[in-house]
Amino acid sequence: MRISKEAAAANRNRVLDAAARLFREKGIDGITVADLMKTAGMTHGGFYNHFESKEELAAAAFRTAFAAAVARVERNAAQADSRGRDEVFAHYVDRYLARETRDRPGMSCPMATLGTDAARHGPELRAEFADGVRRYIDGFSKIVPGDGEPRAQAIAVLSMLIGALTLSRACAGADDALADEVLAAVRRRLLDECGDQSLAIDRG
Amino acid sequence: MRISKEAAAANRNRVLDAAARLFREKGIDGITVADLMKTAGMTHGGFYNHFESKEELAAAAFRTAFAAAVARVERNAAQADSRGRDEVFAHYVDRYLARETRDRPGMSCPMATLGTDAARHGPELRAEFADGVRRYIDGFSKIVPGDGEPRAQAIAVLSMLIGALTLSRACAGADDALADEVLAAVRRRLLDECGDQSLAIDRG
DNA sequence: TGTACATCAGTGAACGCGCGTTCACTGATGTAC
DNA sequence: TGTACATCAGTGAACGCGCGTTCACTGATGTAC
Repeated sequence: MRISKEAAAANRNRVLDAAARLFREKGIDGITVADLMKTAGMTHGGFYNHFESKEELAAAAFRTAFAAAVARVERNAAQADSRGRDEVFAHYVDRYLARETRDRPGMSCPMATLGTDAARHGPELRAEFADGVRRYIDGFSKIVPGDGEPRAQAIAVLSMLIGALTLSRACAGADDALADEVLAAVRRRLLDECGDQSLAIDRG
Repeated sequence: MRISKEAAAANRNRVLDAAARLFREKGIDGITVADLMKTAGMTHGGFYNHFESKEELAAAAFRTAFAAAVARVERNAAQADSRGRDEVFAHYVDRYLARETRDRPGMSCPMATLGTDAARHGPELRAEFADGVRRYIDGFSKIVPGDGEPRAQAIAVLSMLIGALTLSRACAGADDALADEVLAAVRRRLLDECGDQSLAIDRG
């Protein structure tokens, strides 16, 4: 039966949100259109009223996932002046490398969860990904500490965060001590960098 | 028809090598058993003479891929004393972050290509992965520069390398300037760290 | 404002394809004598 | 060393299942008058 335009738009958003989460958790090839629609509370047939194909949905879901990540980094960047750059950075890193973040990939950094998928799939996905990375780096450059070039520093620190999360996730469950050690080592290294020792000690 | 034991063993190795390469390129879900066997020069039916399932092959292929990576880092570690730690490290980073490496994922670091796959698949894969990471870090600790704790330093630098390769690959083709910038920024940052400037200038 | 009808979001069965896996078969290899 | 036969790696057709996608249908919504 036909439903109101607002209800249809809300349904579309629920599909997008489910996709942004499930793709990060299980990968694009790891989740089916039917499961996706079920998670969004619908049956699979209606999918094609909203998206041309699964690939097109993936591009839209990438945008959704990046929008949240970029918004968060920009929110932090906006506080850098008032709260102090180092403290904002320390809290950001602390959250990024928390075990809770590692164990909830569906809600976490799209660069750490979808990077490999982007590299392996079509150019539309990579374009969406590159766009998100560009915006993320712009925001992150305003948080990152150090006296060198902020943009290069942002790229270096971001790479380290992404790599640490990837490594820790891949080892978790098989060698939890190693998985935690990766998070702790990178966390301490980055917090040392901005001169904040307290956070590095009470948790590391 | 039956073939000699040596020929059968050679066939098995060709399947393993093909898997170690193709899984890194396209992911475990991105390549079919039939394509894999074709690449190894056989038909798909014989696959189950060598492996119990695709998943079991994946674990074996992880081991193959890691064996090569660990051997390489250990070879470099063995040269650290004679050639000098900094120079060995500089060359290692230079090669790891080369565009040629980025564009040939099938031959490159299994941690950067298979990390997400390991996190999403079964515990056997993660165990194999964690085992490789452990050995890799042991070797890498003997190369990495810095006056702090070598193991923590190795983990931090390795995370940075993995993250940079992942980011650059995901952006390549969509925003090549950004993809190259990521490699260059991390490369320079790491080479500065070990005091070697020459390499950072002629290429960065 | 009320009425008649076209529209279209959602449903669920169905389609066609490709996947991982199985199996009957082949014939050279390995072995028992 | 030679012979007879069991073994088993590789072949390619076939199986069954699950996937992305299509489609006829439903009935509330939106719109023309």
